[in-house]
Amino acid sequence: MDIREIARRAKVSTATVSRAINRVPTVDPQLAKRVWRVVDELGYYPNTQARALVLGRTRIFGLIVSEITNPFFPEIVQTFEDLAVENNYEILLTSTVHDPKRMESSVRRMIERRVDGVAILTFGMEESLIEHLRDRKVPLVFVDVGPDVPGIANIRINYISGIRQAVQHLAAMRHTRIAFIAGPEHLKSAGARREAFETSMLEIGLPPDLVVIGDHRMEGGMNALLELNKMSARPTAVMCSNDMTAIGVLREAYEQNIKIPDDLSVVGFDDIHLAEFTIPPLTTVQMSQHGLAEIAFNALLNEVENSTSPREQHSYELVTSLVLRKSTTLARAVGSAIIPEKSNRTTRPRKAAESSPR
Amino acid sequence: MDIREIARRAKVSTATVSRAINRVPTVDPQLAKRVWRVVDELGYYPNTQARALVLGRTRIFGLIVSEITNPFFPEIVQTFEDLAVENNYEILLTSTVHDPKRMESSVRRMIERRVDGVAILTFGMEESLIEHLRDRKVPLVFVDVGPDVPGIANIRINYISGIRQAVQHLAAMRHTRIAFIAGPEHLKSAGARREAFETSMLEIGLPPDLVVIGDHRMEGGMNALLELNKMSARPTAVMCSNDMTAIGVLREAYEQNIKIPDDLSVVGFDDIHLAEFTIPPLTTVQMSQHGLAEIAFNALLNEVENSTSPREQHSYELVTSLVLRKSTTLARAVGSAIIPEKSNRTTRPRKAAESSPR
DNA sequence: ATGAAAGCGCTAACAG
DNA sequence: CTGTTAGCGCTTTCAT
Repeated sequence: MDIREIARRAKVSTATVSRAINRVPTVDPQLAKRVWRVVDELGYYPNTQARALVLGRTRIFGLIVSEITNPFFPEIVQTFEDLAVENNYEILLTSTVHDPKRMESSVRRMIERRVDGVAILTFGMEESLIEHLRDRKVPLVFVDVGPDVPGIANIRINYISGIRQAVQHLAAMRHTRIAFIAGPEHLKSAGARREAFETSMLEIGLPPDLVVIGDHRMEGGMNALLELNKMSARPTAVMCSNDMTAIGVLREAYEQNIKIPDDLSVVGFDDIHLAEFTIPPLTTVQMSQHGLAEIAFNALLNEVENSTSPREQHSYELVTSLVLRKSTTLARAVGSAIIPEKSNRTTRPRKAAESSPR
Repeated sequence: MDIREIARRAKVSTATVSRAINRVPTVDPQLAKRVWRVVDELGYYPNTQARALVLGRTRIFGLIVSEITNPFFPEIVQTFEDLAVENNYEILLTSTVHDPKRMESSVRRMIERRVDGVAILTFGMEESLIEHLRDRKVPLVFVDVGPDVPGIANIRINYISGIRQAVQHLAAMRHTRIAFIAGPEHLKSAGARREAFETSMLEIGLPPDLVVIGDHRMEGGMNALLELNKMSARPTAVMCSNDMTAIGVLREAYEQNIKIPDDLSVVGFDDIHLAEFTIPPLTTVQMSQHGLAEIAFNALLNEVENSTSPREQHSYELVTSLVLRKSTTLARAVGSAIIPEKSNRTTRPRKAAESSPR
């Protein structure tokens, strides 16, 4: 069943069918109605490939993510998909799984299918591949790309806004030995988080010297806590470069019978869905996945629909901010009674025995 | 840049270019090499839309899921995508978010883009919409659809295999009051799980009478535990219709200071990624998402590539099985010393006070 | 306002 | 073995 069949049955030309379907206003309402009746009767849907071929636009956006199973991404994909439906776009989703081969195939698939734009929401990407897309003048939107390349929309993450809040929240709770579990050293985004932590600490006159390296996975957080425990002056609070790291800390703390938050306050970063479900619920810096996806999609849409002044430099910003849950509390009183015992509210009454040295 | 441009530069016809690119063996190696050189030089990629138009096959598979943010689905999507890359297919991913409107648009999008097949891996779908796909003779693969309709591949989940293991595991640990937190009543898959539980209990002479209804979300699990606590004969173990429910139980137990597994053994269902990260790690019945996606993809591929005897009835099965983690343990000794106190190993030594009635 | 016809980029039948 | 050409289903001039 094709447009000709509809034309035949409605006793009009294919041109009229096309016009009717695309709601061209000049077509006679009578004819339009006749066409639509047939269309509905037969359940006809135009062939998108054919349409794309002649229009030169596919109404497909590429979305490249690191890996769908990373809890950071599902909400991004969902939001992107919601917006796609709304705007009659399709998504070509690929994940790089941190594999250069897959990155390459991702880009190749985008080009083969002639996507109208690509959002690269991955943390870490072979720069050379991006050239292929740029060469073909495919509108691109990036997150956190360092250099400001013209013709590419850029989403800058404001890391410090949320991280500063977290540091000050902790400081206000009398924490002074605040540690940081960093992410993989090669990741730009991880570096930016660490820098934001250091800056925030220095701003309030605290030395940012308790830093250990994690890997943005649970295991890294578990190991990091072990390291932190070996220190002579153990931290009373720890900030993590992402939520999975914090979850690792929670898990290892459980194994070691360290009470969170009473013995150690922990703060995550990202605010993935899971953060709400941990025990205790994780206080974390939110980097809205919904917001990120929304900005990315609209940037692309804007680039394509209002192909305004070509190669204009667009830049967007996503702020981060602290969300308080239950994994942070007041620092334990150091020495004598700077903080009265009773102000340190916990669910169970403290037993005397717990105060004695072990 | 198109096939003609390549043809011109390689001084051959477009037909030869096409043949070379598609590795038709009869083409002269000399010419083929000449073509490939130009192709590589210019970075030419064939236009997939044009190809699809003439071939009548798009090499796109539709994948309909309930919601990407549901922890059950990311791994399915990832596996599907891995297989797609391997086989040069693309995925058109849509999520219904339990919204009839979205289900409809999902199906419409599949048809418009002329997908070669659709995997419907959603739990709950408007039957009428499926007709649209069937009418167009799109190969379909389903999970858990009740009636055996011809021309549709079917993945049957073997619920009882894993659930029986779980029940017997619990019974072997001396549990006799085993509760079940069911899923939403309208979900076929939830009903099947509940039935499997009841069957498994009856098999070993235990009454499956401690059943409360959940909603397959964390909140449902939390409420269910509250209800269970109100019972006169409280269960010592609880099985959940899915992992999110179990996570809700864990969370509520933490609030109520009920120790898992010492006070209550908990078993989940699904084995989502998250189950490994809970505190304590969740013992659960695995329903391999990887396996499910793999079966679904191959079923589709098989249907399309070896379009064998048309409308043959294919059926596949996915077994479930118990994976032991840390959320289950021996039932507390009832009354006197059936089980000697020391055999009930816990991390901390039991304090005498805890044995006295409260 | 409507229709005839060209053409989007590719593949496959057919001829040579 | 290679080239010429029709046509996949649609949109859009260009006439009428």
